Amino acid sequence: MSLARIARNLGISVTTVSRALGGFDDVAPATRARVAAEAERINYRPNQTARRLRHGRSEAVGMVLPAAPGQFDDPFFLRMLAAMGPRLDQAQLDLLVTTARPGADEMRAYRHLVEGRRVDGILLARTRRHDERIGYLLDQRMPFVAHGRSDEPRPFASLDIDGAAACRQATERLIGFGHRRIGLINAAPVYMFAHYREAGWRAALQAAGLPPGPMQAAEPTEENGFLAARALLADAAPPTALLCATDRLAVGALHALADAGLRAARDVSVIGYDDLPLATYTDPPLTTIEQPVERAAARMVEMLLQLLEGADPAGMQEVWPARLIARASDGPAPTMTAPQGTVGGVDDLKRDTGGRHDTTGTSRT
Amino acid sequence: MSLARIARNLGISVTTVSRALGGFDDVAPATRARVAAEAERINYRPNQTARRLRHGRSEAVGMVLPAAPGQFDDPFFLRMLAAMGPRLDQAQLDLLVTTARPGADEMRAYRHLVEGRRVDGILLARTRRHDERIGYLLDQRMPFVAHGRSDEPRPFASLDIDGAAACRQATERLIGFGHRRIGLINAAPVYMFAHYREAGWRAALQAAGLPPGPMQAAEPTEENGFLAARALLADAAPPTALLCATDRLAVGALHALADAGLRAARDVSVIGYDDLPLATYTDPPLTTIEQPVERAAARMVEMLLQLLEGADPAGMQEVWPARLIARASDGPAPTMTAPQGTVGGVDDLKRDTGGRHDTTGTSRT
DNA sequence: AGAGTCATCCGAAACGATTTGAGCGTTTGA
DNA sequence: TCAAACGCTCAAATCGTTTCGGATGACTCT
Repeated sequence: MSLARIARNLGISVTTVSRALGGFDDVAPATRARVAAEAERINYRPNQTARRLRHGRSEAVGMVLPAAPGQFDDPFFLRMLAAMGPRLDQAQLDLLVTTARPGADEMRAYRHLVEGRRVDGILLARTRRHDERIGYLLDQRMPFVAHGRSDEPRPFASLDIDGAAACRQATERLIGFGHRRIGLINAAPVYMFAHYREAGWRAALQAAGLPPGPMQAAEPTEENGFLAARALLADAAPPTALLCATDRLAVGALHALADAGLRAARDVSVIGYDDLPLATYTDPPLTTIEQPVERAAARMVEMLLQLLEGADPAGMQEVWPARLIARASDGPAPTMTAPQGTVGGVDDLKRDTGGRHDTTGTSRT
Repeated sequence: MSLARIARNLGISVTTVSRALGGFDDVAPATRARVAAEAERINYRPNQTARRLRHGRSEAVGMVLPAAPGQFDDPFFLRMLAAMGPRLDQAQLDLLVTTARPGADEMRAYRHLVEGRRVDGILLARTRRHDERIGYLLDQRMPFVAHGRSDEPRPFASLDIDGAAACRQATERLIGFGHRRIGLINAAPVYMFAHYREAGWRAALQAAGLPPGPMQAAEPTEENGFLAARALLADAAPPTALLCATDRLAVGALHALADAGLRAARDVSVIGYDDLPLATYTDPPLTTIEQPVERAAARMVEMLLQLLEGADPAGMQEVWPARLIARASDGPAPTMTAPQGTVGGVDDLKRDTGGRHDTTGTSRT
């Protein structure tokens, strides 16, 4: 009871109050002013629920976070949420967050959002090669924007970071350093991002005429990185370089090296992916690949807003480049004196060897 | 148009349909069955918005994530979200997530939730000593449960982990190791958790008759841990042990040690707080304090549900213990041969020196 | 003067579910 | 036999907002 309250207090109709507040031009300036004053006085806030019912829209978008081991605590999702917030706010959209374990649980969460008409659109993170969620949302004609591509033949709005190119570049860098046996520690290959990262790695190896190196795949946790690295290093002819599909895997891998008495960079090169804040603080600082997560998230919201205004998802696919950040966890292959720099992509990579702070510091001795 | 649709298809009134579906006992079994069948047939889902309008409730709870540097990417919040999900789901409550930078932005976010009647209750994370949000929510009579205590004199529902006791125990452990200069790398002291952790540290020092050691405080990032540790170590009589208010600070501190040519545990002991998955993979593995984040989050939801049913928050304050996990980043103070074990709390601490995996692994040589 | 414009305003009907109070046969109890 | 109770059903009001289609009176034009 609120528009009605203003109307009663002022002795005019709800219609007029509504139109005055709504900025319609068939309201006398004097009336509009009185309404505005009274609304201010009683601290009027339109009832969102009523407005939603009337409009048949929920004025909210949803996101389902995967609560799987190695994922639910991935800062990636929180960065996305934080980056999407302001723009959603501005568009007056609420953000509904659900967590669900991939699988049955997850589809239930999506159905809940869609069939309960709880949201007008959905932001979908971490696509999978065959992604049931995407098919479902398309079937239901629910507007959505995916972070990542998928095998779905119908077009859908998506924004992806070019992990294939990034991993190809990273692998070429390692090849340029003289490495010939380059292992991949990958995330589970059902995830599209893992698939692309693997593809980039394979492409670089193949282009250089090298056999596909050994690979291990698991949920991207430190522990799995450790185990995978240990397994790879146990080989008779172990890799001299490890490309890791995430920084968390790389951290585990670095640790496996230390455990085996090997030094990263000197004995085995390691490259990660994500550029976590932590990556500067590993030992040695991790060469890794940085993704513009925040900008991507903001853009996804923008795309979703367009869809909500009726835009056609047909043309809405974007792929953005990632950036390799050279630090100190990789370097020339052992037994070689210097990189040849002829194979690809190395010469133009600036190397950031040291200073992780701009303050000049002298170590205590 | 949906209850109406069933009613029309069956030639009965909406009232009866509603009551049949609602499980009222004044509906003939036959009618109920016909309604149920028809509802099933047309895949009926009640319109949440309409129900909300009618009930005057929003059937949703809100959480505002702090999007501050060093916080927005804190896995802590994601763990909480993931843990709260299932119970909220079960209670048919949606979770609205907003992100806001602490400050003006943040209060705007809360006002948005409260005054737009967007949520029935709020989950409040990371309380501050003087917390404007808490005063506001109390004033507005909006049910909420806080993670953490605050200086607010009026009672409110809260669940906190006993950081003071945990830090006191950790400090006592260091004292037991023979350390006499124990520095604290704290989070910003406006946060209640930082205040308590500092209090525990101070209490232990005082109880042992030691002067309050040096302290540095900043937003809890790796970088700030690095800088703080460097600053503390630059002292003429630098601390031989560093207690860190978070693991991320501890990671930075470990790095500052390495940079200064010092070895953690042997030269300077370091203890963290949080038990991030990463903590097992620092070098050396980090002695730290583990909090039951998931259980706490679940309990917070439980408390909020009680509040929503009209419970009085007066008696709803809980403080849970944390647990020290001894790994390898701390040890006897240099120049001492062995810990005396007389000062407190050390003898009963089991020491977990090594194996971070249950699989037995042989290092490659 | 009569018709047409214009500036303002308002009644009523949505949106979809819930709930109140009542209606209407039939059965039971006094 | 009359009234109360019971079993089942429904019309209508309600939640708060938006919007369609007038309505009213003042003013302008011919």
